[in-house]
Amino acid sequence: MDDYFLEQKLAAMAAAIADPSRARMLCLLMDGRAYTATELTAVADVASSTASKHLSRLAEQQLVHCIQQGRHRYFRLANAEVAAMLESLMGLVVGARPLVVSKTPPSLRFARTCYDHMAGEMAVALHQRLLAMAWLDPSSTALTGTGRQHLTALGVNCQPPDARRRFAGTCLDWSERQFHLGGWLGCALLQAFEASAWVRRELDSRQLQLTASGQQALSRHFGLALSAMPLGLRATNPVPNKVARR
Amino acid sequence: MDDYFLEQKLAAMAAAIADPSRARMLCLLMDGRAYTATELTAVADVASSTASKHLSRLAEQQLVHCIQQGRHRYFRLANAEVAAMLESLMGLVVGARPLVVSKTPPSLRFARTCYDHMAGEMAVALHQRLLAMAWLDPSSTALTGTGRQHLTALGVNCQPPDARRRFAGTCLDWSERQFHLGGWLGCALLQAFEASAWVRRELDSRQLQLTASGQQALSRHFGLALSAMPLGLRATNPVPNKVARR
DNA sequence: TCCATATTTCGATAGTAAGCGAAGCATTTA
DNA sequence: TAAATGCTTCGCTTACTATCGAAATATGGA
Repeated sequence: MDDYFLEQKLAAMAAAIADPSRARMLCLLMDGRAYTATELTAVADVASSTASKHLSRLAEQQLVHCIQQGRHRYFRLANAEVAAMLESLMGLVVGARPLVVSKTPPSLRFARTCYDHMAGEMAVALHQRLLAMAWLDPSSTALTGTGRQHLTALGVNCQPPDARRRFAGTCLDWSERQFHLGGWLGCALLQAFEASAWVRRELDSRQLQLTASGQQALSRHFGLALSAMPLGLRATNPVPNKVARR
Repeated sequence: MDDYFLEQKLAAMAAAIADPSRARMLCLLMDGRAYTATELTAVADVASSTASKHLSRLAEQQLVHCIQQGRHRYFRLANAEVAAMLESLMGLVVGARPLVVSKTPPSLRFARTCYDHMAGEMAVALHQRLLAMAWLDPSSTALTGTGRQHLTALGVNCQPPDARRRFAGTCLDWSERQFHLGGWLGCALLQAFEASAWVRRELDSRQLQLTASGQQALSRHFGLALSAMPLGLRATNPVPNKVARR
């Protein structure tokens, strides 16, 4: 009659996140990419049998989806809503002590991925410029004519293949406490930035590297003067998706 | 060096929600009101000693705040971000099976509180009318001149006392999967609706009753033809804040 | 001052679940 | 077909924590 069962399920969902090993897996998956069970086993730093149990529990709660490819099983976050929920949880964790200077590593604060789009200082600044230059509608839900024209010229795909996903929209940035661009357009923007080698994804984290050409492009096309983070702190690893044990 | 501690804290935060008793307490608190430890003990249906421990754990994670008043200790959600996070968690729980007809009780789906503003079918419809009549800016972040004028006439306080809180904004409705009005304006709207006796808050739940005069007002002022939910299913309880044991 | 009520602290118990290693099944490579 | 790799299932141990009742502490009213 009342929402008794809802409460039970709320607890079950939270419990699925509440284990340190699973939380570590989820944090890795926040970058929107798919990882094999072995890779997730490595970040969690547990036996493969234990990791397997954890993964089935996450899948059971529909927090992750699994696709089998040969003898590998690839796991990824189930959808953007899960990522958004995790971000908002993270926001509370970080926001718990607003007096103290953020413990977030500067490199992550500067630029990182949030599921499939960009987040951090750079993404927030970019969003503000898009609004200021009137490339983006004030509601952040649609492009203006000029915006569409300019972004297309920069290699951003402004034609979503299907209408299932929201075209654009804001997403609250937990490190900056301001909005950055999400939705389909946010995803297309990250893809274009990567394709032009303006940013490079770090392999084992959500960190994004702003390249030298990226720095130039931001200045020329968006009037943004941001200095790239010091490179080479973490060597670019040629081994595909190798995840370091802690 | 990396966000190891963040992950630990994410797990700790989730663990605070993950217990069925605490989840029940949090669901009750979602209506934005403050409840005494005894009342929360009743919904959780545990010994007072157990409830006390639960409450200190919630407070420790800054999910709730406590104010002491005489021999009573009143607990409420720490802030709107906590409420938003819980809503997004709920959304996942409900959204997990989009094929099946929602298990949410019809009365809750029709009208309820979401922290301090209205949610449900009615709130979604109201939000759409506010946009259609151009009382609200398309971005849902500001009132238009006409909107301010009309709403003020209806007793809505359109002058926020301080600028700390976002003036207006959308909030995703988990039962309707559409947006309703949140922010300071959403709060003021609910207050005005209550003051005019257009809606009445149910004591023991997040449920909102649309009154007969409320139904008329919606039709006259907003052009909305919504029928009120059958009254009297749950007798209006004269005992202040009495919470039923399950 | 004394008693009733509200809430927390303490000590003990029991259920849950995270952990490991060994064994099993499935798929790819040799 | 045999060997190697990826992953899961099973059985067992251990650690944590939700729970209760009893006792302690604090507050308000008589």
